Amino acid sequence: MTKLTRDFFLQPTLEVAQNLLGKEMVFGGKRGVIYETEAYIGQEDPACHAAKGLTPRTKVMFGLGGHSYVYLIYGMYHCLNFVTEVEGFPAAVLIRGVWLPEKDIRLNGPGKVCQYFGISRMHNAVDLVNHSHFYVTSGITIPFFTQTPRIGIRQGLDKLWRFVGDITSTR
DNA sequence: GAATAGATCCGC
DNA sequence: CGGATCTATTCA
Repeated sequence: MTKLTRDFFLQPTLEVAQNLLGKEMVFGGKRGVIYETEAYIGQEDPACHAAKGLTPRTKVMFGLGGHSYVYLIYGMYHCLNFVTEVEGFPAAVLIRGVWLPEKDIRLNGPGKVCQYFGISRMHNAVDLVNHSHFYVTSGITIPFFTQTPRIGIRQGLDKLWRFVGDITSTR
């Protein structure tokens, strides 16, 4: 298991979103295999939080790839993203699904992922490349995945920027 | 200041 | 299908 470096997160966001399938995220003592992601890319993407420019909340998205972006949604759930691309270009990948192989539990949904790991807004803007308890490793290979529109949004539904890895193809 | 929509989840 | 629950952002 080798820790992912800066280069990984500086790839084009759609590639990062796909390449994150099968990667293992580590937070504190917990770990799990990422199998579902969504890409949010730049100010031309109406579903991207940064579409309307730089605000206190979207500041992280404009920063250097490899940092965490955590926000509260609907007053009760947190969503974890990994910022991508170079400084100045706002983009991130939402972690929608994590698989816990030992118990074959699927955390299906961004709120459940953060709830399990105990991730909240205090973990926003963490540099995953230079952190000893919050990072991503090489993980496993997921041979197949499907692409669909992103979930829960009302704009940008024409883009197939949700990636779902086929966990069953790995066992 | 007030209004509103929101990258969710659960239960009926 | 609606309720929970809060806040970032927009509008006045």
